[in-house]
Amino acid sequence: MDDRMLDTLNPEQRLAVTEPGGAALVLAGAGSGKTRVIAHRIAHLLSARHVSAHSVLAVTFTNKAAEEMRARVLDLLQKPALPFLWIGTFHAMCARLLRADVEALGGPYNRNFTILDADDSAGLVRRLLRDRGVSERNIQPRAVLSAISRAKTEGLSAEAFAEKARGHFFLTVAPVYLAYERQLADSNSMDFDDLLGVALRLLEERPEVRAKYQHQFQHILVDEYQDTNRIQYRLLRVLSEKWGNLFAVGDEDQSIYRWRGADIQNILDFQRDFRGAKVIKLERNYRSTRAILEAANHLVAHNTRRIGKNLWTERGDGGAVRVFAAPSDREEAAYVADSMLSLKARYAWRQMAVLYRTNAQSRTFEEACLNRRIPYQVVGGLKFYERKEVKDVLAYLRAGLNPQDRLAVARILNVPPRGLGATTVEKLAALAEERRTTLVEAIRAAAEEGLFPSRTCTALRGFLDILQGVGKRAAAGGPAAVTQWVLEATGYVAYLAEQGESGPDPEARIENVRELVSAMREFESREGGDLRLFLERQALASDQDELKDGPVDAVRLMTLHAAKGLEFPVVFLSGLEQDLCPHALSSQTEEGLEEERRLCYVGMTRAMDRLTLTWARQRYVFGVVQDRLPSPFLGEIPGGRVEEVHGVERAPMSLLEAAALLDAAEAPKPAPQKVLRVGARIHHKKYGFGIVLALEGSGESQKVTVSFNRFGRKKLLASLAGLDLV
DNA sequence: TTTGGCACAATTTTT
DNA sequence: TTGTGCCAAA
Ligand SMILES: Nc1ncnc2c1ncn2[C@@H]1O[C@H](COP(=O)(O)OP(=O)(O)OP(=O)(O)O)[C@@H](O)[C@H]1O
Repeated sequence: MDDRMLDTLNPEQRLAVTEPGGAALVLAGAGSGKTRVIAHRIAHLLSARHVSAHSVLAVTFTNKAAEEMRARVLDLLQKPALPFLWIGTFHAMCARLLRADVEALGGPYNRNFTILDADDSAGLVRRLLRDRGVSERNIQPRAVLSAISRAKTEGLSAEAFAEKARGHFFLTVAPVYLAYERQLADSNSMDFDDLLGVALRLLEERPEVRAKYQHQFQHILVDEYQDTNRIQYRLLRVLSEKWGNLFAVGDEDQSIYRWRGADIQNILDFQRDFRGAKVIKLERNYRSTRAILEAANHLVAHNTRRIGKNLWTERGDGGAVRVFAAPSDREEAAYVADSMLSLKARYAWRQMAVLYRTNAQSRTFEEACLNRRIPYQVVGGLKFYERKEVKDVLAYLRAGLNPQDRLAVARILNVPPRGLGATTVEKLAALAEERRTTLVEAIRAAAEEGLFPSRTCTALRGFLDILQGVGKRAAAGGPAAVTQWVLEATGYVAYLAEQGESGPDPEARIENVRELVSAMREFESREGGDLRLFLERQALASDQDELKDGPVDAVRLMTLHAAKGLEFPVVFLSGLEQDLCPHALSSQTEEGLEEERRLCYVGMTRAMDRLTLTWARQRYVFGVVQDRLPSPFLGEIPGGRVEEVHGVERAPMSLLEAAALLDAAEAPKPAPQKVLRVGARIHHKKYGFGIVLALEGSGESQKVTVSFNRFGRKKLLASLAGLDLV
């Protein structure tokens, strides 16, 4: 059984998989089977070496990769489940460890701690800046947040940071960082960086906890080691100390998260960091055709900070990498979509992917797909759990479970509105401060002591009842039932419905709340009814597609970052323009530029059979046309490996495909010009030319909002204004 | 306190 | 082009 498993590996891979122990680094290029080696090694350890699943920790980069890894191992071992095997991201692993053992630190956290998402953190920083009278104009909350995050990954506490701080920016950040930390501690909450940092502190400071995990993890395996940060490195160090069995795989050419604190030095220094570490190289690429591989290799060879490697393939040439220069971004998308339509004869939708540098680029491609009825799925981007309505509902659950969670309480205190406005909230916050207690305690005190007008006190009591109800019901029922109750008790759905006028599309928002409930049901059927666990999963979940059921046959649209670790037979790498890829904000420094080049390399090496690089001579940015230049990266790929193309990619057309084309041709064309619609150009007697921005109502009472070229925005009654369509 | 309107500013990448 | 925050009016 084990032998058969090893048969599907080449000699170098087999060496890695069966490596007896100690520290080892598999350093290898794209598509050389690193991830495969990890999966096989886990299976090998469990079967041939009789290691208990409980003793193995495998770290992946995303939750999705973790799931896939688990599935692969199960498949290799022909097992239905391996519940004790730890596979997950660093963050998930730390969250799990902290849930079990944070209290050993003796405060300030308890096991019900909340995990803050980026949105919560940003909101808090914004508020703290405002409290200090710092305008967002001068200092961007985002910059503050990333300074704090950077400090945390360097292991710099707020106090240490404040001591070291020099210069206007850092001197502004320092007190905010201090206040931020205090707030989180008081709220029994951790941000993403804290998960790692506090876990590390726990392991370093509590010998009994350290001993427990050091003893448990006889084997630690890490995928994508090139994108680990300093804290993660230290975690691995501590955890692997007893057994010394640390098995890492990575590719320095695919390090693309420096902006998030990843330190490429980790992989470059592996041998120095872990004495006696063995380095294993894999040089055969199993993924891409030769043309694709060589084009990518040539590109990344322009980087200087790399170890360098040979990478070869036995696959055929496979035709040159195509480069398409489109007149505009719309035509770029049209070209890509038409090509996919014609490639459908040979590939399933799901085998094709469109990659881009920024999320904003997805839109044009979505429209192009929509027009042609190409099923597509945007991976990442706008996350389901980040929607306002979803976050509101979750905040009730968070607050019910962790009453110290001040951010959650503050978020929902007056949502839906119950007459507790800004002044009341401020007074409550002051009261909490004065009595050195939590916000919820302050609310309770205020209600009991009648510190506010009676109407306000009644509202406060009502609010407390709901939080209590959540706490009580969470113990008995599953997340879905608790949520259902919250919705009823708060009238939240009705509130959304009323929001009709101002809020965008109330129905979609109500639908999102429903989807949340069904996601919970689904969770319950898989993992049981633990609300705490659900909230943790949700906080760490990245893409929304974890919600959706099963793989659908749809074209994938995603950023280059999101494409890491994946592979597709057909890849379109779009927007290869100067200042976009490489992005203007990263091209300033040589290091930044090299990372952009790696990003491009990652994108190219996702392709198995066909790779097309596209760029547009003109692109809409904020609705304004901009002239664009091709990316310098295009010039770094040798001419022999690329070919300029002009027409749509053709594959032999099947009857089915011809039908699809015809169908698409008949598909919804833009509405006829002569109808008053959003985007229509109009002329007004007095105001001259303008563009319709919005329409409300219909018939006689229809109102039109128009942006006039010379008079700005006006709202008019369509029936009286005498508008001419032009 | 709430609502709606309006100006304005923003886009890198994400656990 | 979208979203957000601020301000004025009810
Ligand atoms: N020995 C092998 N025989 C057949 N196919 C292989 C072998 N090794 C790897 N492959 C295939 O090559 C492809 C790439 O493997 P894998 O994703 O593990 O590579 P990787 O090194 O992790 O890639 P990347 O770093 O680019 O994400 C997969 O489709 C895998 O099945």
